[in-house]
Amino acid sequence: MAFTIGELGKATGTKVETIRYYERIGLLAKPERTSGNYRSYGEAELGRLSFIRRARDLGFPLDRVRALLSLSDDRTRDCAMVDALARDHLAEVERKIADLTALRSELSALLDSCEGGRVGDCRIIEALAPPATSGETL
Amino acid sequence: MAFTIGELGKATGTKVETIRYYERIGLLAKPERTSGNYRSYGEAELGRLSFIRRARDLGFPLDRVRALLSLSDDRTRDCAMVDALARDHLAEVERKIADLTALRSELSALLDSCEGGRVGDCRIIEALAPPATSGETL
DNA sequence: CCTTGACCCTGTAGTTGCTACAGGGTGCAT
DNA sequence: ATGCACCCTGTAGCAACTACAGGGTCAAGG
Repeated sequence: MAFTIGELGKATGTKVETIRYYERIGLLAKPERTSGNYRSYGEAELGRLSFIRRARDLGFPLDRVRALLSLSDDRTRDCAMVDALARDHLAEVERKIADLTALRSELSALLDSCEGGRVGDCRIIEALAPPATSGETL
Repeated sequence: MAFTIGELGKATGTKVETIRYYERIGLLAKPERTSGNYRSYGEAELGRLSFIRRARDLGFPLDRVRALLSLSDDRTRDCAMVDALARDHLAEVERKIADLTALRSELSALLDSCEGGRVGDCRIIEALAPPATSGETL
């Protein structure tokens, strides 16, 4: 019923150093210690860490994970704030997708324009180079 | 014909601190100095910094920018390596888009499932919580 | 001439979310 | 008793900047 930090890590797919890091920044409470000063975890910590990992996998930054955790701790509260956090996060994800999609077009246009040859004639380098005001660095 | 660091920054959309940072890590050469120890830049530096910014805007990490710069310096070299760098980068961008798209589905499924009410009944919190082995943290 | 304000200088520390040591202690099996 | 895997603390490193603190410089206005 009690885990070592390594077991907890294995159970949640988290590195030992990361668990200690979460403890250091106050995302996980300081656990009990064994006589040999080893951290000792129970089911509650397993649950909390799983929650954190799942939220991180969904791309929530740690401060939002923290907010979600504290919201989830008060189960009588209105769920609207949870919804808002997730909605904000979704909006950010969508913005990133849009940015990356634009990027992809630019990059593949760049790649399509490359026809081999020397760097001196390379369209990619040329596209990166400045808008050519006058005298260039040859 | 000579810029201060602030003018160079304005011309390329780069913060002054960032320019100094690029210099510190060797991405930009140490420029001339005025009698008052101010950095003094010319067209060549403007070109180089524009190149860097453009590559950064396209999402190339600094070490790839460095590689692109050194490739572009030898204009007689075969352009294949430039192509390969860009191709690798495109592959990464595509991977990120795929990841984020999967994330978006998960998040919007989560949001769709939320029907308001209390946190205790919140589907979002529930979805984040652990797979429920046995005794839960109520 | 002197002051004000915008700019510049160096150097260091903070950001995010970990990860990787170094240098030691513990626990269990052989 | 001696390995070996695991645990401990504390610190430093990664990307790519950003933000001070505590100064110096320069052009303009009074």
